[in-house]
Amino acid sequence: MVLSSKKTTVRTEGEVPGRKKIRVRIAPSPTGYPHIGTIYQALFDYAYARGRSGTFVIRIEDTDQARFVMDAEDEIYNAIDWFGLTEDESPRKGGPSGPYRQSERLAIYQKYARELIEKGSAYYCFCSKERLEEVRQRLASEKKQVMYDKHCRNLTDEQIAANVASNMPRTVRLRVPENRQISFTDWLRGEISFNSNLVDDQVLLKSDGFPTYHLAVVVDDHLMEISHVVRGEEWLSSTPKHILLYQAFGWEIPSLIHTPILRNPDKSKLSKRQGHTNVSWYREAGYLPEAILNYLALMGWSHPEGKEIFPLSEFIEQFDFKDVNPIGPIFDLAKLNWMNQHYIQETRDEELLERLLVHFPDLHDKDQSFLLRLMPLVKTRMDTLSDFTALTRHFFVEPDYSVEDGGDKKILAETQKSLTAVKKWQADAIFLGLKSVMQEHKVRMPFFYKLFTGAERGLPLPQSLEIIGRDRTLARLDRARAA
RNA sequence: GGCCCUAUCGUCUAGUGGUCUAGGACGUCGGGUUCUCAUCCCGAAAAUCGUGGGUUCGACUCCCACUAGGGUCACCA
Repeated sequence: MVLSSKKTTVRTEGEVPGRKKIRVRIAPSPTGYPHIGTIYQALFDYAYARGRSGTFVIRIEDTDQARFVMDAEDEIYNAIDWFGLTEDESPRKGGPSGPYRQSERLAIYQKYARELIEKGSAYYCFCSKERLEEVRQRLASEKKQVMYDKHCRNLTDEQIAANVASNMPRTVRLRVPENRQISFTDWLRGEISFNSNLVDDQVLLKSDGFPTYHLAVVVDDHLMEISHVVRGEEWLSSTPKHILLYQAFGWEIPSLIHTPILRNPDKSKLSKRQGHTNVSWYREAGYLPEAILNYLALMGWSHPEGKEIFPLSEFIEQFDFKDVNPIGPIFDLAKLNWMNQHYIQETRDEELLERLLVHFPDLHDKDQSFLLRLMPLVKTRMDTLSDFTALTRHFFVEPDYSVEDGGDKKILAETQKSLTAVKKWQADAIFLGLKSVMQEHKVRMPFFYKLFTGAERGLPLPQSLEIIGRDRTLARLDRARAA
């Protein structure tokens, strides 16, 4: 039977309320700074779990000693906390299914690897890396499928005993059955089926005693009672190996959900070269976490009422994996910018200032009530918090009058006179003062921008001058006239 | 290349056989409000629903093929 439509295949087990405890997880590898794609996964997991009294777990998959990065785990927590996608169980929080760091579970994997050997579902492999490389080269040059040649698949007990006795390094490989269809149901794509002859005898336990992803993920997801395995589409093709493992252990297969992967403008997997993959980039650029989450929520999913802007709480209420479509969406910074600007604009002045203080610690040195007065002016003009600097330069830095462009001294004198006459130093009155000069001398607003801020345009000038104050404003005029 | 997934405006998407001469959002362009720039409001252009076959009284919606794009082929995840 072919089930290509998501509509007919979705809603299988686990969808009936109360029937199965919802437990989801993200399983990042501490190999670098957290990836925006990890947050994308976390968002869906988190929303699904929170919307159904489920549990959201973070498991650290640190089984690759070579690629291990020291601070990476903390960076993951930083990112999670920044976005507010707080987990229920993790290495830092503990929980009933710990430890949650795979490097602390080595004995468990080794035990299950042994069980697999005993059952005949796996076997010891003594091939050297060099030999494996040769095999790969050979198959590649013959344009054949590059996979293990099963050299050690049928060693006799004596050969194995001898190799073990002589301390030969060994791995444990999955014994993939021949001539079988391996099928499973992906919630977003329906039934997917692979020919087992094309599935490699994957290494499950490395020669250093660490498991590979494939063993660890299956063992842990089962032991941690993960009900829905949610991961990126790039894992689809290794899922048959996992199915084989579940079957070999006699374990129930969890619901499998392979989410779309975020793409570059050229449709390849989102990468540093073309886009921005690190969470830290977005943070430093001054994006608001809730704006990013809102944007991410729209990747592959849409609000039932067509809403574009909605808070996380609403996403939690509405979200279901069955509504996610499997097309890999292109990450569009332009739309994120719009959304971020929208969120900034909707932020209360006090709150916005607080965010800016976090973003620009140096602002703590400035007068806070002064800064607060800037908020209404800047909030409709910032795509990101970083835009604050350029927007407000004229409040902090005196314009450079040394390069005078030959401005009309008469107009300057006129302006001086007009502004000095302003009784109450408020935007309206200041504007009237400027306006009279404009009418009389046929100059327009940009002239005054240049004069008072050094820029062609910017924040509303009368309001700016009000905040800058009468004295500083007139002082700038003096300097302009002297130049 | 093998295998697997996917296919509606430039981008994110709505669309579950007739309500679609395909709706919304971003972006783009034009206009209005206005003291510059934004915000806000209004409007426009923009998808022959990848192509070709079926099924059906009827297909964006179901089936097949093709094409294109993507993913994956490690003792990395």
